[in-house]
Amino acid sequence: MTGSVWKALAEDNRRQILLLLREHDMFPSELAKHFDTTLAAVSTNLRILKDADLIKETREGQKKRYSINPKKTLEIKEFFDKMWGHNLEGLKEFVESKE
Amino acid sequence: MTGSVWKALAEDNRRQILLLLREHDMFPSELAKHFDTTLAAVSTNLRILKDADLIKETREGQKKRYSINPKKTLEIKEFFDKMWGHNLEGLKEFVESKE
DNA sequence: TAAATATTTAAATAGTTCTTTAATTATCAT
DNA sequence: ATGATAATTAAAGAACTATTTAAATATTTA
Repeated sequence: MTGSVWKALAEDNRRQILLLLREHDMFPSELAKHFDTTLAAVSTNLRILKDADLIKETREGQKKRYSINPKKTLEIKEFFDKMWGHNLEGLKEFVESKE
Repeated sequence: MTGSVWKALAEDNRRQILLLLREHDMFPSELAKHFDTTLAAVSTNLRILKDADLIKETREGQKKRYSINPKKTLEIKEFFDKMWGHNLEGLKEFVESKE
């Protein structure tokens, strides 16, 4: 059931969906306006993101509201840490530039 | 020429190669021992990682030494920041625990 | 219950990716 | 140059992905 986070992130439109949902929750029909594809294609991508636990859905009347799932970032974060977490100079710099 | 970093990271064996190379540089034949595939398959994955600028190669006699490219992490880092960079608490904590 | 709206799922297809074996290129040592 | 070693590339096929149109499901409203 739980799909690969990495495969989910590997596609441009899906990463774009995530960035859009980070701005604010949206319905599929609303999201579809931002893309040059069909609603059906967006719906499929939403399913893939949901299977990877990157987003959540909640029914709201006849609509379905999609939102970022703030939890399940773990797998990608873990790889990121293992891979590049050591390079503390740059990371520390980045963190501090935000403070 | 430059392939997608995300597609490159989307495959298990390739992420494994990156983690192995992070330990220390390796030759293709050496890497292949860690996998249940052919040398040709490893070689293809190395090309994909190189096209994504995630690794570097340097010839060393008849062999080719592969190593992590510490630079080009930018694209994935940028997305990571945009998407989850807000959660600075955890990131900062991690950085400081290493100091 | 029937019509309207919102979204998902199915079927089909085109395109991409991964893996394998076999052939090829490159370097080194004699 | 020849033979040996190291690695890449080519060709072929299987497996997977993404997109589309059309049909199906779920919910609301009349």
